[in-house]
Amino acid sequence: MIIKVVFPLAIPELYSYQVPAELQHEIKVGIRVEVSLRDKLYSALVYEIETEETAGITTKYIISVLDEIPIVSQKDLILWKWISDYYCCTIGEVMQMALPGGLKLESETKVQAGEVDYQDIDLNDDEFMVAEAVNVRKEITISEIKNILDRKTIYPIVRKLLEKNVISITETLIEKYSEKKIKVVSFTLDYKSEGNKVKALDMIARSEMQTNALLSIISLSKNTERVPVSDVYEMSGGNLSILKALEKKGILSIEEISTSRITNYLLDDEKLPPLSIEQKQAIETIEHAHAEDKPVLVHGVTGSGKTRLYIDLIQKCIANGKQAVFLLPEIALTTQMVDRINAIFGQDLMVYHSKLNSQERVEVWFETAKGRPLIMGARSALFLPFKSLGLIIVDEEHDPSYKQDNPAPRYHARDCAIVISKYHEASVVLGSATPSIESFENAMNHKYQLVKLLERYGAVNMPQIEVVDMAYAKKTNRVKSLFSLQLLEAITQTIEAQKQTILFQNRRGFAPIVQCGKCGHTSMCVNCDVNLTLHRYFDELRCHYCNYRRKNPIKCPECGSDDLKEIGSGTEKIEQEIKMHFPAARVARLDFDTAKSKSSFEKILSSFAKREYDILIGTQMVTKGFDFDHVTLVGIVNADSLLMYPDFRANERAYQMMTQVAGRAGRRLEQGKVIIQTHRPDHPILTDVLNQNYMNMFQRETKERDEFAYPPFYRMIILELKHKDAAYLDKAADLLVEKLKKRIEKRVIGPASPGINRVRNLYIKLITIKFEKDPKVMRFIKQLILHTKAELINKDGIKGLRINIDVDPY
DNA sequence: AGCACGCCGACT
DNA sequence: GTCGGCGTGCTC
Repeated sequence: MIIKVVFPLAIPELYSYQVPAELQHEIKVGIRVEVSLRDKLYSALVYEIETEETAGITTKYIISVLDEIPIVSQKDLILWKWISDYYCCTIGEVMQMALPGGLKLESETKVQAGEVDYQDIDLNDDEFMVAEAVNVRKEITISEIKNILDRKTIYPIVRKLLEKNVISITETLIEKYSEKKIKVVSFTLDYKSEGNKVKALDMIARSEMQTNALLSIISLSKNTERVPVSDVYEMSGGNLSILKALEKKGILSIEEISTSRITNYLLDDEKLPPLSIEQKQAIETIEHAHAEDKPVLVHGVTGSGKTRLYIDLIQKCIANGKQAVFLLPEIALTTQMVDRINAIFGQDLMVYHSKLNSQERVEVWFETAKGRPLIMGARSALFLPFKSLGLIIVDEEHDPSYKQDNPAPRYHARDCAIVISKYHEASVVLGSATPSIESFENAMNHKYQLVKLLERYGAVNMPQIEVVDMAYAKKTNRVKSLFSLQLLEAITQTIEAQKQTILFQNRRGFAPIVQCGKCGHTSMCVNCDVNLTLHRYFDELRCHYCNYRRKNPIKCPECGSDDLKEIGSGTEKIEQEIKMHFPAARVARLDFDTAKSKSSFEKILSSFAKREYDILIGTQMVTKGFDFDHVTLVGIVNADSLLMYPDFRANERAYQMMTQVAGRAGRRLEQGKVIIQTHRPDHPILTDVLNQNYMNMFQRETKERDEFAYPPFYRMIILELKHKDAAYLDKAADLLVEKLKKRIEKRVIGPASPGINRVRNLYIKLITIKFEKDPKVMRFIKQLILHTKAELINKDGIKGLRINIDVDPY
């Protein structure tokens, strides 16, 4: 028996192994097997079972079988294959993305003493150091040897010691996942009755500590028989020795049990508001569409109660005995939305996002396979092993974070959701206040069912939006540094009314450029083609692409002048200026630098929600679906930076971002105000935002994209080429374009240098391929790309070139 | 990914 | 001269 397996490594192909006769009956597709590859051991996933050997390859035998039951179903493997074909990546890369780290095992090399005593033989200094360390410690790892020798290459030394029989090495595959155990106490049989519990209390009356502990246990054991000892400690302040004393007296028994790492919150009694008439109609339309296997796009303005719809649909899905998955952009997963869903679904819900550790992920994986009804998660939650999936919700479907860009697979979760729904015969609901052009076009041409929610919940008025022409304001002397008087006055009024303000600035740090006033020198990153951003808070210049950082120089490194000018402004500068204008106001800043950890992020948001701050200054982070009841003013400090991206999606993005931020203003009873500062007040996107006219934006954008052959009317694949040598890269890129053009002439555009043409010391060139929406053409072009890529490397001798294929770039 | 092999600059 | 760093190729 020959099996083809997928490795948890970045290797391109499936590899074949033989299965010894005694293991053959245990082999199934989707289980993991232990195999050796180049003297290391790995857990590889069985992908295919074959009977015939592949010619020209001597296969090894597998070592053992790791699972009884498949951890990935046949159906999911077909999906993996689809992803790998569609997004031009390997099955291994799909597995790397889909499978939690805890299920991907790799052996560690352990070094022990060999048969020859290291003191009896001639060894050089390095060899002696290693041999002695092994002798003292009995067993050491390769990385420990690297530390001992403080060197990178140690294998030659290890090999010599092995040859001399001074050491021996073993490879063992260690299971990364283990069940979490906790100690629990329960009453012994004799003391289960209330009466005997009282007797027990009498018996130990002399010991205050024991009495306290026992009273706690009595109270805690009302709901469960087994009480975690940690709960007892917390309640009574006791410790294990006290419980041991009670165990000795025969009152309690202490045992270890396995427990789940999945945190669950209790249901909240908060009543779910009834569906409005508009919502009821929406549900009807959705169910009708789902009966016809049609995905639904819910276009609901902020505050229209999309979530209320989702809840209803999830409840019905669960009642049908099916699972639901609810996708959100990563950043929205840490907050209100999760709490709200949790309050309703309690134990039925699990959350899956990047902050979980690998053990927790493994548990969510297996719980999903067991059929837990609801999973909320970021894009990768889509690849959990659903037992029976009935509903996929993609909230904020326009959000660019649904598209993974690095590493491969560069998949779009919204698009994959549609495909996955077909495999599972599940329904799909996409929701957004500002749908992507793609999805809305699909709704217009009836591939999706469109559902509109136009009423703001509780009849709240839409915010009033004002656009401030900064050029004109400057002329009329109505600008103070970065702010128009209009904005400053609005902030004053908001503070006076004891309401809150959000200021949006899509750039972090203090200033994006520091320039010498004398010689014009600017500080560039040493690894990338970008200016270093000044971060006053850290007193550093930082690169936002490679994380390079350097102390903020006092003098120009070029000419020594101390006339250094800070050009442009980021969130830090806004913060500083606002503090100057409003010294009494309480100001918080929310950006990548202040919200690095999940806890600091949540802390800032919850403090702001509790009105511990008057003004919140932030980057895009403040746009993602948080509801604050007391925010009545939103200021977009510089809309120009949003309007000038050189990307065909720039207008769409700008519209989405501004509308999303604007939506933060005025929840519940208050009418909100939004002030947008710009030098381009006539920009059509601003007019659309001002009039809250999505349709107008959509029609103008689609017209333009149709005319210039962009998605959603044409398809796009971008090839990103990287090389450390700029001239070599140019040559390789030209060659690749030439080869592609021979077959698909006019569809190839480029090579072009991106705005930032070097990142992490690699130069970058882009080749864009645009082509008609035809599956046959797409298949042909993908094959051509893969074939040409291989040719470039194998036949034309192009070395060190990295080519990333990005299908449907976003 | 990780390791072997092979080619080049810094020290004995 | 050699050691150690790094680029390149291969792994059933």
